[in-house]
Amino acid sequence: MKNLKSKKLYFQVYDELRGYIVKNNLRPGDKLPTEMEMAALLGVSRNVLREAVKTLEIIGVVTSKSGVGMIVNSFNANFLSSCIFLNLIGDDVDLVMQSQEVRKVLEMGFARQSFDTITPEQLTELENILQKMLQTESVTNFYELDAEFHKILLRNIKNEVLIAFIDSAWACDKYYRSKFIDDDALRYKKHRQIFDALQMKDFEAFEKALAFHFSYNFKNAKDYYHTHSIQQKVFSEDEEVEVE
Amino acid sequence: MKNLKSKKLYFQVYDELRGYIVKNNLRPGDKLPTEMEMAALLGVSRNVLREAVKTLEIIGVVTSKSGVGMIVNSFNANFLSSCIFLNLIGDDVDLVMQSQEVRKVLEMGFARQSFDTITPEQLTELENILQKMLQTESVTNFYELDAEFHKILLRNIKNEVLIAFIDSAWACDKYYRSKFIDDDALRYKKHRQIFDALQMKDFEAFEKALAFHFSYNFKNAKDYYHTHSIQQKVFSEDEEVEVE
DNA sequence: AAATATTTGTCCGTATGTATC
DNA sequence: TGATACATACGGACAAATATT
Repeated sequence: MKNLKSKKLYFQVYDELRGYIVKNNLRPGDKLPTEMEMAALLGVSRNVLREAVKTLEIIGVVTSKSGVGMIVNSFNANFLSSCIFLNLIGDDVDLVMQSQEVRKVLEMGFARQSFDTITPEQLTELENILQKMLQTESVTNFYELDAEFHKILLRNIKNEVLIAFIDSAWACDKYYRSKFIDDDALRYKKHRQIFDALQMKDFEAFEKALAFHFSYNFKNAKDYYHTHSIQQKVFSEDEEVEVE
Repeated sequence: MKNLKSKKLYFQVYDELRGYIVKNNLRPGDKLPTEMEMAALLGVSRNVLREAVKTLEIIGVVTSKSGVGMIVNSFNANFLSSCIFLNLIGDDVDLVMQSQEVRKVLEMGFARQSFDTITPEQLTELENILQKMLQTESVTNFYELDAEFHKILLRNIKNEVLIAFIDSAWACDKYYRSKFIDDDALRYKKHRQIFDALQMKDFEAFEKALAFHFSYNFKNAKDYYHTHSIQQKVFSEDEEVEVE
């Protein structure tokens, strides 16, 4: 007979806390019991409890304040993107292609709503981004502009889940795709086409431009990825803590 | 002047660890330094280090083993779904509708691939599920069958990101939608239509059936949700630890 | 096989900073 | 200005699991 218990304490506590939040239908702003109370209730040390509760905080479910307690947050998609990005570790370029595929389906599936909800002000924003795309020569800069462009397209749809998913897909791009896909001239052209279609209020052209935008060339991407992977065993030093 | 430092230690450490994994291009199976080493390197106590490292373990990035150390995992979509589910807390039924919308776009966007990759064996599986749908009277059972049905449709597409996203959307359904949407007879009919279209190898009918399947009636859902929310401040007792 | 070293798992105690009343 | 409640952070100690010799 297998030992069903074996599970580590902090895992159990994490599940308990999740269950507590769900079963009590806690809403944003509600408070969790104090660390001491929870530790006592669950019969574990404060250390173990903290390992579970700090996970909840880091993934964005709650926020803790010294002298106050733990407060449940409202929906926050930020973590999701960093989460999927980390989970992509080591599974090379296949997942980037997959996430691209998903992004394509999502953006095209919401094309109608995107097209219908765009405002004149946002068209101006898009045009500004196109201008900057022509000027910049930095790859990472181009990436930021690219992401901004697409987020504007989806902004008015008011679907936070969609935004969260798209962000996840972008997180992949940021670290992988930008290295080996498309030259800047082509990328600019693709976004220009999308903008033109929007400005002319031509939905079919908009759909077509979107489809073209997502037609990447993944040839040799895998080779590129493997030959350019690096090894450097250090903890980051570029992110010094600012004290004053 | 604002104090830029203020960020809590365990957040900083978490970021450092993330950075370490990414910058060193760690792959599945690779080991992290020991807790003591990492704590020393980062100049923090072992407790704080563990709060960060246990987060990585709970979200599925690494696995720890007593007497061995921390090992980097391969891609694992499991956490993503539980993560987004928890993040949905308290933002009532709007997000359920949004996630439904996203699921609809995804499943319909991949309808062609789904249709093309389905095998005769899977058709048999689908038929078995339909049979069970007729027999069961439990709501949660129906939910499981429903989820299984759709996962079979997407199984051969081989897109882990898609699966992860769909799972996230399902996680919402599990706790919310099943409470107030559709009667079982209608749900059965919808899935029957999808199955029939697949069996007749009629793609247009398949698309149409999928679209119909996703046409929910959200009227009064919000009212229902609010009147049925419960309050019961207890830690779960239904999940006793099995020891032997 | 057996003893030992290594590494994680769990707990305790204590001091400090911060928000609230 | 306290006084109190709470989270933050550190260090030490021992148990349990695993690897090594």
